[in-house]
Amino acid sequence: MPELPDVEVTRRRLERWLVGATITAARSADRRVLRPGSPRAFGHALVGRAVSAVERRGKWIRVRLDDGGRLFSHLGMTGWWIEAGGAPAGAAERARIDVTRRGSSLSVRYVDPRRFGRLVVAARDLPDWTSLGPDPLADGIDASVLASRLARTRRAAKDAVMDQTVLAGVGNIIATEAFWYARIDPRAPSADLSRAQVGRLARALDAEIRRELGLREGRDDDDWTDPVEIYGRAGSPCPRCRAVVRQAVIGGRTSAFCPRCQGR
DNA sequence: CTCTATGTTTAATT
DNA sequence: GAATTAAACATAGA
Repeated sequence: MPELPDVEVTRRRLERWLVGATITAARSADRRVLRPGSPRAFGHALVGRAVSAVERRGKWIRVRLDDGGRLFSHLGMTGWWIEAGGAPAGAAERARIDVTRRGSSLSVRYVDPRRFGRLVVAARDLPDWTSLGPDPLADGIDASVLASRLARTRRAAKDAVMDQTVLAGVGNIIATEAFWYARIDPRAPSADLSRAQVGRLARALDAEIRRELGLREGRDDDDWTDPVEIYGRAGSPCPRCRAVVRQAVIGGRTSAFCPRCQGR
């Protein structure tokens, strides 16, 4: 469930469920997801605490507690949060947080089949959080800032854009789509992008993030597969110029691009 | 059976 | 050092 729009929707749900509530139980037996951490430390840090805020930066969520402690949640590839009443645990449930607020109680569950996600309790911010680049929603995507960051490396431009310390929250779908909208070859060395290209890229990234977020707003399901133009469409015609969409592995990630209109 | 996957980290190689 | 590449993680689905 990963890219920024999904994480933002998840943040809003957690905020609705948790802020102002007091944690009555917190359990996880999953040492893979609690990394670093332990079942004992997880419960100890959370039980009895009230939740003061649920924040997001890039793909990370930070739950703030009334004693200054924090719970960090990264959804990895297949993580999501649900409110499950008192239902029994499903097969992929990795953690459970029960809360009470003004006499009513909720049971919030972290579900993650592949367990690439993480839950970390800490008294201070994690390096993973503090090292994140600008957040596209909170900070906006400043083309000048992005240009200066992209100018520092000759890695493929798409790889650089997906670097969470360059810009926080952009994943493979958003990056693939944005390079197509901006008509830029995702394999081009990052430092070779012109100022005009970075400007188009910044606008395309912003538009794609807001488009996907908009599709999820006004909906309250867990369907997060949105219509895309070329992601996963190698071999079919480019929706813009009808050339056959190609595929390449960039920074270890499968990427689709149009060889005709994503030139130079 | 094989191949792929919205993410990140780590080891190996150049 | 930097940069690139492959493998690894764990599971489900086509």
